[in-house]
Amino acid sequence: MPRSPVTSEPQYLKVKNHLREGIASGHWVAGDLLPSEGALVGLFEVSRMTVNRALRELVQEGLIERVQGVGSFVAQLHRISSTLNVRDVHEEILERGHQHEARVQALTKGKATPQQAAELGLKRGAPVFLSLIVHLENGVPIQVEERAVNPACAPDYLAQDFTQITPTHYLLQVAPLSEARYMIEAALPGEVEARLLGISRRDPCLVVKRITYSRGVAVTAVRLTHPGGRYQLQGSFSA
Amino acid sequence: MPRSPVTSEPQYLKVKNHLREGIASGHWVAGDLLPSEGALVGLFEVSRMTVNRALRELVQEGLIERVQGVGSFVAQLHRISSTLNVRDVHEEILERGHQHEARVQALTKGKATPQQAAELGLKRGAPVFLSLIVHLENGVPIQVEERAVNPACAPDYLAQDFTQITPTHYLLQVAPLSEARYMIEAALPGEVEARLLGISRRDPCLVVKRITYSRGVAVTAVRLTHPGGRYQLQGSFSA
DNA sequence: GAGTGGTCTAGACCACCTT
DNA sequence: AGGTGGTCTAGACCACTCC
Repeated sequence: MPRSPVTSEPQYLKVKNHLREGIASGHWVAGDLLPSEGALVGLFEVSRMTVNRALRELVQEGLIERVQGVGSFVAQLHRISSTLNVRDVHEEILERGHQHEARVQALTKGKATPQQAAELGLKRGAPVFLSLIVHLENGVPIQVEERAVNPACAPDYLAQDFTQITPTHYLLQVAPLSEARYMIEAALPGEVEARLLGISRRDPCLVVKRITYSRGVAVTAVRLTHPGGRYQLQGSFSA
Repeated sequence: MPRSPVTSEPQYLKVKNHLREGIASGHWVAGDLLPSEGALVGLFEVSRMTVNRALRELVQEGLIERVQGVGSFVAQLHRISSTLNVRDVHEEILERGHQHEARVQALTKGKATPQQAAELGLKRGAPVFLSLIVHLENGVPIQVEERAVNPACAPDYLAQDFTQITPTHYLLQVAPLSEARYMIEAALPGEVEARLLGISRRDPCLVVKRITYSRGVAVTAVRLTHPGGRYQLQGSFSA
């Protein structure tokens, strides 16, 4: 049988939306058994591959779970999981239509502290590149970036002009990102951070720590300190 | 032609991994044109649908971008985007193998403040249900949960025993989650939060604000205050 | 017109779970 | 054995972009 015209909504989306609406409306609730692929094939008069694609995508979106030999079920929605973007400050500020300025406070070679060594998988005291940069949005400091870089991954790090390109951007060019771990916490700023941000040491800060890897090797460990009053992480989730 | 045995790795994964490795190793860098579907069909001797699935999943994972009529390209990896789970405290604590206790400090009907009204899409002064609960992990307070609930969505909210079931859990049962917005910031605790957490008003806190929707209607707005030293959000990303 | 991706079919074999 | 999902094929038509 020839398929229906393509000008309209794709068939797999019709199947997806049918299930999505049924779940959003409470027609099926968490744990319920959904119609089988075969049943949906009959209902929508499409091929099994089409139904299968719809269901696979719903799994990917976390809305349903499937068990081979058993069936498809509405997923437990107890977690609100959402994509959080930890972006390059430069892009983020430009996107808000504001001016970005970076002040390089330090850019040197140093010896890895025990913590830096552990984070980067180096030996204690091994050489590391260190940078300390303040990022300003329309002239107001919003982020202190303290970074340790594995010299093996970016030998020319110290020769870059980080008023023109952010370390994040540069490192992504040099070492393709394969993995990242991050941690978000609230903390008081150290003396240095407070001075660079122009805030009191009693003002709370949002601190993001991040270690990024390329081809299984730790490239850089960074600590981003933001004044609590001037920076928020935001996100949304939609089923 | 019959396809090769299924016992081994699926064919679409072979294609995916081939491209993934090429990108991770720097063989292709951001912006590069990847082989066309047809070329990959020839290279792996599989059908086009199989290659297509591999490529679609790589798009979904943010590793590549595709343009109809033009080709497939390595995506710009400037953002580190990751799934951040904002979980039910109860589950989270149990998963760590610890004891969870909830102390209900208040559970009442009140009038919406202007902010609550705006968040829940109600009129100022409209009735709302309010709850104030402290969550403890092994006896140590780690979260103050201040919540406003739209009575239309959960008429029996005030009759629940929130020492036995968390509001998050209860509300998800009553009103299927369809959307959520959240915001994460660092702030100092108010007098109430500091007292309930047993910390000083000068100790920084990680504050998560979240509004959740069901079928397009705002169900609840919550403010979760965590002592900075005792709570972190964590995540990881992998290409 | 040639090449690309977007979607779809009508079958197929397999692995898995339940009975 | 019968139903379920997991994967795969060898075609097909379409929309889009580039030359």
